[in-house]
Amino acid sequence: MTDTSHSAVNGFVQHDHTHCVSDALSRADALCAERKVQFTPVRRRVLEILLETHKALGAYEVLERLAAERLGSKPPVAYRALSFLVEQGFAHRIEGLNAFVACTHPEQDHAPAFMICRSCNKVTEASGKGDGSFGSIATETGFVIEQTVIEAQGLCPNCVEA
Amino acid sequence: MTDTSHSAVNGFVQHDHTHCVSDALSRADALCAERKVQFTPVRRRVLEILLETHKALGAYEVLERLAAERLGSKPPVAYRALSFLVEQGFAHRIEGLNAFVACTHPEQDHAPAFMICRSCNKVTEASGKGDGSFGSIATETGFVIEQTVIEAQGLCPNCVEA
DNA sequence: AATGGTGATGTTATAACATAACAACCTGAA
DNA sequence: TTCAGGTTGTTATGTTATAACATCACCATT
Repeated sequence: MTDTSHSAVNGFVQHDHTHCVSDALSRADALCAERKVQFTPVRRRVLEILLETHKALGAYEVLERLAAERLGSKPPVAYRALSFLVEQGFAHRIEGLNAFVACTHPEQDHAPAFMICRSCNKVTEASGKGDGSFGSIATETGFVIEQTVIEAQGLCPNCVEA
Repeated sequence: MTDTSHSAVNGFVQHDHTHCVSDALSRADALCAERKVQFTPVRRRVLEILLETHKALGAYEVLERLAAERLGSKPPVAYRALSFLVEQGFAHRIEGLNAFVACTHPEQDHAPAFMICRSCNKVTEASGKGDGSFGSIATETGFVIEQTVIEAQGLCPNCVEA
């Protein structure tokens, strides 16, 4: 699970994963500084944990790893760090799995769409135009969209073969 | 919460709600007969409960009402009926709320999209083309979509005013 | 009528996910 | 120093969901 070619963005797409992780962390560093919020050890480590796999991890899975490293052992520790990351746009919650993934382009404010492989559990974020699905219908009916959840489950290219 | 004009389809759109409920129930009756599955009292009643409001109800809310009517009091009773309804396409699970709504057009196989009002909790199902958001990107990457979750949260026309 | 299969329901227990509430701590400003 | 704000530690509990097994009702066959 440690691929080291480089091409595209995330998930089940081949990419230089080491850079992917360290880049994301430094971008988060920068954004936190800019926003004057604290990127504490727990928060940083949780983001790193999410980045290590491109899988969706449940809060309790994250917590297990934190506990192993003595960074916290009670649910609120994990949930607090995860909420922080989600608030800052460094991670997203996957509703369909009650789980979380690192965001692959945290700088832009985005309405993300996800493709979730039910076999290997990896998640790819399709950037951009999440609410394309709603734009017209929402304005027709007068519904004011505040947030969208757009998730596809299925099989990723790698798992389709197998 | 008992409107009796008639026009469109569901949710926060005005419609003849009495017919809406009874129609949906008879269509479910018919479909169950056709499919040779049992539309038992609990299942029927749960669908009716969902139809009564266009709100998303949690399993335990449904269960409360069942219990009040001596139709069952333990979680599995509600969850089983709800799974049945979802399998048959008579209801949908709203991932963003851990809750369930009656489906407004159960005959067609559909990839539904929902607009969920965070104020009044009503849900409108935008029929049809759910996976529009994914079609191209999924085929480009070779991801095989099996199911989509498309949900917008926000304010419905009625609640925007208030 | 007895038998046995199938699908539905009843029930117990527990798993998995999530948060309220309060205490302790740390850091930086007044 | 003292205070305020934000973060973390901890307890306890709330909420959502399912596994596993017992029972029942119905129908078909013997």
